[in-house]
Amino acid sequence: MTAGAGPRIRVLLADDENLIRSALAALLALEDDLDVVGQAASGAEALAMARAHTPDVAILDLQMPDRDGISVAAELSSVAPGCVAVIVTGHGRPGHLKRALEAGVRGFLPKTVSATVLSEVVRTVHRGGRYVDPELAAEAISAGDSPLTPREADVLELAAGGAPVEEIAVRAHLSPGTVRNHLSAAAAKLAAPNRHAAVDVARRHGWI
Amino acid sequence: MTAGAGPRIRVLLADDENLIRSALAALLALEDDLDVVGQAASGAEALAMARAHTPDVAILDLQMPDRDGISVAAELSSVAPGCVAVIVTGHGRPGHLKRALEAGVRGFLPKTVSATVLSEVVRTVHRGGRYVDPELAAEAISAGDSPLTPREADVLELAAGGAPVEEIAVRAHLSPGTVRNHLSAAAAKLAAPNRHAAVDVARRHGWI
DNA sequence: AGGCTTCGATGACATAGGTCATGGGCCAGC
DNA sequence: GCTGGCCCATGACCTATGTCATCGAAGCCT
Repeated sequence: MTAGAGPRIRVLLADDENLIRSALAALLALEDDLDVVGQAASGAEALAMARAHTPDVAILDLQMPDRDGISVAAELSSVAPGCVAVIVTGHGRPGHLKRALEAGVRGFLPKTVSATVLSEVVRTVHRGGRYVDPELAAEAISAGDSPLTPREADVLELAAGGAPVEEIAVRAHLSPGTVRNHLSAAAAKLAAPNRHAAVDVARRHGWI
Repeated sequence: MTAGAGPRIRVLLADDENLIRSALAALLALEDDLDVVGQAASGAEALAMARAHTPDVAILDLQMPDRDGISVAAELSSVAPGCVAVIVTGHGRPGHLKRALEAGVRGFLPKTVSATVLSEVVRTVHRGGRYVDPELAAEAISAGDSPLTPREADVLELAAGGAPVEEIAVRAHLSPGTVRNHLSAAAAKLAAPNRHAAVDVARRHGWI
């Protein structure tokens, strides 16, 4: 369960919620084969810490103020070669999991898991293994890929705030008619009665 | 900073995210004047634990799967007299703070605070004091009360999922015309160009 | 009682939004 | 080099939505 023969695993923790991050740090510090070598409250800070401390494993929150954990993970290999990423998240959307795996993330788990799981996952990915929360994996498989074309996703995202078609058209450099077509197509694919409900559906799946 | 003369403060922890909850429990257990006597993963469970363990202080997450922490806090005094509530939350919306204080909550803080603050707040409220995160308090004051009438808030909430007016009318037992009027009034009060943007604004302020 | 506000409702009107048919340009796979 | 899919655009058509004026009922304050 605990120590191995080798040196201790160097862990970097990134989460914008101080309370959570320091609590997690305290928890991981209790494991005698883990060493929390750095903490960060934002994505940029996480990359800086990774460069400075060359951790073995980076635990990244999915949502941080400046950028999401997945984009941080994607850059991680270039600033700290050999460092593997684990993403933790409050609400795990299927689409996020897919994007995370494409970015080379080696572990993905929701915050609902028990504390012992986290330290086990850290050891697993450090050994070269992978770990994805089974429930999330099942959801991702059943949900499948996004049915939206790239432009449809773009336009739908711009529609998220309730903006009128005119504004979306300007911001996407498209004609209003085209915007309406894309929106209409997206809503149809998502089985939504209108674009606002479509935004909801797409958000739930992590497609936007 | 730490122990007093009296017995240790009995703390109940409620948060649906196991990882966070157990990390927090570990952290609080390090304080020698605090005793974590129970943990709960839902609102209902929290009330049951409160009844069983009669804690001095209950730390409640604002968002839990079955019900929000505020409604739990409101019931708390009837199942565990003498137990005071502290709410912790990821995103603190002004409206939530107001509702929380009305429900008799004695502490309210975002998860971005440092870990030492939490244990200090537990001691403060146990002594009979109150603690509200200063930043959140400032926001709440500047944001002020909801400008929406009760019906407007009802209707706006039903509009949240992108449902058409017809459906809202049925679910609110109103005529479609009235729904549109309420929606129109709400959007005007919130300085939103349409109801969907209005939903966004109201959500951000915690008014729905 | 009279005045005030809120709620609920109706009808009318202008505009925004959803749907469909159609067409041209572009690029990848066969 | 043909074909099919995606992207972008237009125009027409109908429906949903936002806005306004107006009205009646209920509740509240003085």
